[in-house]
Amino acid sequence: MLMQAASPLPVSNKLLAALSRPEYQRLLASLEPVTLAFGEVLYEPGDVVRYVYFPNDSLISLLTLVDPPLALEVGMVGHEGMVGVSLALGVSLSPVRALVQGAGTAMRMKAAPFRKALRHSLTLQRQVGLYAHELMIQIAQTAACNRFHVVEARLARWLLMTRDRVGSDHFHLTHEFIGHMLGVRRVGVTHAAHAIKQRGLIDYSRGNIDIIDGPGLEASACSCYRRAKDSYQA
Amino acid sequence: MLMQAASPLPVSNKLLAALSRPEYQRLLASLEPVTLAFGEVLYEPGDVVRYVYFPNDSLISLLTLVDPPLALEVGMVGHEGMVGVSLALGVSLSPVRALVQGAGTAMRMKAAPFRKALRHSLTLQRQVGLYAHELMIQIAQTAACNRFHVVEARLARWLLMTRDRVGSDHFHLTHEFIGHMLGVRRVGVTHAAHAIKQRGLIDYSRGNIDIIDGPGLEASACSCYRRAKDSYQA
DNA sequence: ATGCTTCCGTGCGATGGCGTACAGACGATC
DNA sequence: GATCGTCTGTACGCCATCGCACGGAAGCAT
Repeated sequence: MLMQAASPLPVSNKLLAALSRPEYQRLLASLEPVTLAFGEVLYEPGDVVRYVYFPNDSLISLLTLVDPPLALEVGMVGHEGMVGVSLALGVSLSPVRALVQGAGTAMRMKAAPFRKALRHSLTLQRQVGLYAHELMIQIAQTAACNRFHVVEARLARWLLMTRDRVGSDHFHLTHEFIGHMLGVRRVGVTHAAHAIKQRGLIDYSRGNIDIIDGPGLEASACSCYRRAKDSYQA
Repeated sequence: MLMQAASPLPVSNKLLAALSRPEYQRLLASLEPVTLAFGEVLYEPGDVVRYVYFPNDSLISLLTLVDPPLALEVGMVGHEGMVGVSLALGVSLSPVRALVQGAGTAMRMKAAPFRKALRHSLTLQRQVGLYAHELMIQIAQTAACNRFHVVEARLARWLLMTRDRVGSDHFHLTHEFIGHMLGVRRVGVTHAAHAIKQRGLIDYSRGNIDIIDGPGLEASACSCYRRAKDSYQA
């Protein structure tokens, strides 16, 4: 497992990884590695989608805005997906806010070459289509989850989804931030988190979150997590 | 505005209507008119999508199932769209239950010819892509709406959306049914509906619903309605 | 007319989450 | 090592919705 010469940037994005060698080579010319900082907004609703992003180890939240200050996370994109699917569906304006929730790297590509690439690579077309479908399911699932499940279960689910995408049991996020994602008050998160902490499933302090007992946390999460995970891994 | 000889079935589906004459002619061979009865289930989650449907005056609800008895409407499809977008994205299994909420007619097409048609008609490809995007927004909006708005506002929104799709101020739906769509108890619907009725915005009895004061109802609905409508009409 | 079924109205206690407000606790900074 | 800003804990009253349960009313059928 020793990498002799580390590649300049490890491209672990699954959509890109699914491409054949020559297809990938052709794309490479228009792909540009970028590092994304926490809190960065890739686009706001209504913005022209100038770039699409293929996250490697970064994590991006997709938020719908409601009565504008209010927002709700409807999707989470890690290395299994991409940001900017709208483009592939023929729309050049973003319907959501795309917010960097986990700092890291991604490959990005301007809109025009992306569209062109789509026309020329059936594999890419197929992958993006599948991912768009995936995302749709995720959004629908979120809708139902928000309607039926209590904060504690939703929080557990959310933490697990985050873990799966950043690939680590440790990450930095405050209750305040999580509250915005889940569409609940900070205090609501504090309560739920506290309860989960008591049971020894997680630990945290000043934004540093550790998942101690993954399986236990899964048990606390709503069924939505397993459903989402199954398709996530497929 | 006198139709001399009524066409055998008025095809008012917008996706089909957007096709050029020759494109439409080519499709016609595989298109089959069907009438859909209230309560009919076109598919359950996990079912193979055998047909896609292009509603004319029928209305179909898309539901996500949660802890299986529980369901929640995430999308509503009328003559502005189609049922079975998944196919266009390369997935042959339905992620949702598709339930006929308003009886009427639709054109349907088997999966295989639909896929073939997609490959051959850029216009169809484009239209379906746009609609998939539309649907995604609708689902996201629903998610946020369910999270932030009270039943009364959601009910108002839902009635208006139904009206827009059936193209009439009158339709037949019980509180019980609406409750299932909105993910609330029947009693919750009764309360909200009663309040709206008191204000003279709607009337109803034994499932027969009339919208009396459309604009007034819009004022009672959450902002989600206007947002959805704007894109619906585009 | 009588009865049955479907649909709607109402009541009541329980509860999860909201808004707000304030206090403690940990880290960084100087 | 005192200060300040950020993050987390706790408290209190309020309200929307829940679950359950039962009464009434409108239509359908015999």
